[in-house]
Amino acid sequence: MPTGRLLLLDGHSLAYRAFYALPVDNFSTVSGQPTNAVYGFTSMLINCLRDVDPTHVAVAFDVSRATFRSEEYSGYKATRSATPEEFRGQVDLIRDVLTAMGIRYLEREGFEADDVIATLVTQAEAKDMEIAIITGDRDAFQLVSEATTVLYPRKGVSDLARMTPEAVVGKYGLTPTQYPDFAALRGDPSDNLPGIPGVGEKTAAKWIVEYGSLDGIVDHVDEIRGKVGDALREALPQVLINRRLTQLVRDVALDVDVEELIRVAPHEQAVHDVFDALQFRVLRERLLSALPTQAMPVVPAEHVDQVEVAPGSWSRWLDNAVPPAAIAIRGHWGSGTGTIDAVGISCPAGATVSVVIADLRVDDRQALSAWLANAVVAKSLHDAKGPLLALWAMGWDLQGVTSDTALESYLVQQGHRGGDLSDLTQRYLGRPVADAESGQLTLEGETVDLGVQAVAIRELASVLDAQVVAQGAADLLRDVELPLERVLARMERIGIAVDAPGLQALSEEFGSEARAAESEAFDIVGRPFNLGSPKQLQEVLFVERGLPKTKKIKTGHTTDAEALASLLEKTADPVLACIMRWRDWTRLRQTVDGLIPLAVADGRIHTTFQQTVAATGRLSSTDPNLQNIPIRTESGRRIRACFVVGDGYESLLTADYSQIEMRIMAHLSEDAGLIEAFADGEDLHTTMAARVFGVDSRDVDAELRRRIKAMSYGLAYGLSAFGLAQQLEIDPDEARVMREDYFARFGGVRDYLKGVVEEARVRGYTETILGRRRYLPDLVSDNRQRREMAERMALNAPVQGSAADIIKVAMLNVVTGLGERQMSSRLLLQVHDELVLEVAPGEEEALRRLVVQAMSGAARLRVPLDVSVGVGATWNSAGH
DNA sequence: TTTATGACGTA
DNA sequence: CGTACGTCATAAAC
Repeated sequence: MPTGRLLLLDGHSLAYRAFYALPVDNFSTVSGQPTNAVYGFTSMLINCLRDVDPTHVAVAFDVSRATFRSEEYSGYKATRSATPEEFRGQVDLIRDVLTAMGIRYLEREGFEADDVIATLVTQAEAKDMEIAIITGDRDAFQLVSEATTVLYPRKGVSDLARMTPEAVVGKYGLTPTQYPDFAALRGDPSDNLPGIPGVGEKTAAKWIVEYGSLDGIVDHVDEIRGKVGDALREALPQVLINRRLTQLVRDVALDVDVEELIRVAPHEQAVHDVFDALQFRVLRERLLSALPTQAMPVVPAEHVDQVEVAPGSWSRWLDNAVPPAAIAIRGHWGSGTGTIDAVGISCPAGATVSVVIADLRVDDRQALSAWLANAVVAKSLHDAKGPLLALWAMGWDLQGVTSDTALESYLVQQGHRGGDLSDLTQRYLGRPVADAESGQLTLEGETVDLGVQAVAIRELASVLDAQVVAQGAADLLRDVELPLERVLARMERIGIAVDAPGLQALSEEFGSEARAAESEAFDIVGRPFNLGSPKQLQEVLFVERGLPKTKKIKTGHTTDAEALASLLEKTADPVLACIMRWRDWTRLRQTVDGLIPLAVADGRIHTTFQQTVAATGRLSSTDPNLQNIPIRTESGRRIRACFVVGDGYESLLTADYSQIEMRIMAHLSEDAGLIEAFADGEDLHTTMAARVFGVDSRDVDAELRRRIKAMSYGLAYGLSAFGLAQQLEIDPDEARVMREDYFARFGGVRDYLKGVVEEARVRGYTETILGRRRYLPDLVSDNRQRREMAERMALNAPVQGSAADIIKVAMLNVVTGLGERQMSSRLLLQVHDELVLEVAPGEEEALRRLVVQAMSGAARLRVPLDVSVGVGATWNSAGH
């Protein structure tokens, strides 16, 4: 009974076959990207998955022309013509397809795909697996055995010859092990290996049958008579070189074990995204209709054998635990405090334990605590920030987190929001977290199963690690997101001090203002009604008072601020002003009232930063959202003034990037004019207005500046001429002219914006400067509204996302700098382009320098990154 | 009790 | 018919 079926494909060889078998004219996207090789390869892959129904699958690629073979014999593959232009990009697209399908692909510098395959075959045979290899390279015939079959494309992409040992004997009269000897004698024109003049396949096979092997021939080389004998003796050195080159390497150092190539369910959304981008309609149908009918879930529910660790033995067990260890933690955390109740640990070898912390002996606790804090032990967790906070609250630490499955799934699929562990397990492993029986823990009368969770995390991490690497996001994960998680935890734990009595006073003041506005409104209308109900408001405004109808919405007519303002202008109805005032005051009071109860514990507010939510890569802030504290109005700033410096610190410092998005636009578009405008040092919008309208910057008035500013920022969001007209309250024609003037002056920006959408349409995603992707399948939607929406997202995502990348790096720079200088000042908040810090006594000057350097040095763009800094006792006074 | 919608604060 | 978020209140659906 075989222990599994492994399917291996030679990526390059099959892609080449497909490329020449399918006419490129029939296979390309509307934008002209050729897809014939991708199509043919994918088609073969789907057929093989269906026919072979493997438990494990992988694709091997060649890395480059330079291998140990070309080292040994400079002529190796030397006559092969240059890769055709149309083929080049398609290999990357194939990788995208594989990633979406959850299939791993492997490659190794210095070796060919066949060597990688030979290595995996060797591993798999040792584990009693059945193996099927799909390749267009006949050298693989040497791998054929009772366990291993080669499927060799005869012609086109659908007709595969099934090469078993019998089939090899039938075709060549030779055993698979004799094949390399045969190939050496015959030579291989496609690899530029010369054969022997006058010796073809027939003679070569005859000799091998006669003498058993090439060695046998060498031993009896003098016995071979005639012209061919002379030719053989003449060519023998070359034949021996051929023999060495034909031999596949069966022990390439790979960073995966064959066990890890387990087949997973295709990532459905990703398949849609990629196939949409490639415009593969039929194939998608074939994939989605054929595969789920297979025995899914294909990751078998692993039987979890939980180990019992005897009291006093934890230290030994943990020392022997093979990294990376997956850790599941149950506990609670929040508002600067927390604790953990139980831990599950699962290691690659399969050893899994789980334990209730309270049941541990003191020495075992210490062993566990030391192991968790040991940075050398690589660990995988799901959403480590929470556990980290809980551990810190207990005086423990957690170091060495090299995989966080929540962060990884966020990076791999920016498309949809990062799910919880059970979502991810279902999505990537095709099974629920807990469908295996295992030792369970009882905690507060409830059974929890951290062992199976740890197993799920371990398997998920293996799959997601590979996908992150495949997407080129490994650096982003390792150097930015993972270390940032720790920084965010620290910021959450510290919190920001508030003036609670001040907030209380504001609440009362804002409340009485709101009540005043409310009763005034009731007097005017002549009866009480709920001002907070858009429905009742519509009744009052449009029915009772007969005001003109505003813009239509689902539930009738809008009563938003803009509509009320325009109604006020048109009708001067006094109730409108009351409603607007009531809205403003209640809004402010709600904001304040939301903050008050959160500051009771320690006089500080501890937000939660979400690292896996925003589609562009930004952070977000919840419970409370400290990224939308008012700033525009005077009353709003009074709320800001209630965020204050804490005890033991000197002041708050805020530092923000000026016009970071426009700077990124300048960098990405490489528009010379825009870059120059930044280098100028003068006010950006004034400079740009002067350039667009061809006047001196002294003649740019406030209105002109406002228009250009709106234009510039609108561009970063995909603003239309219509929208611009509306925003600036000007004629659409005038807006169109302005847009044209703007683009005439900043042509690089226009070209960039056009290019970014086109590229996203072909590839299916946009990318930031650090390689963060956002998938936008709707770019090829038939629905115009959806498509245009996706286009605007595509315009904005690289700009907003790159800004997010940069400030994340800046935060890490700041924290590192503080540590290096042994400073006590600390980072408290991030508000997209602004950082808020608490200044320790005597550190203000040093901190200013550090923060400016850390932020402006966070990226090397074609324009400088300007940072402005303010210091004050409150967030408001520090803000300018 | 949960879900959708409208409105509105920030970058 | 400009992007990205989170929160609150109401009203409808359960």
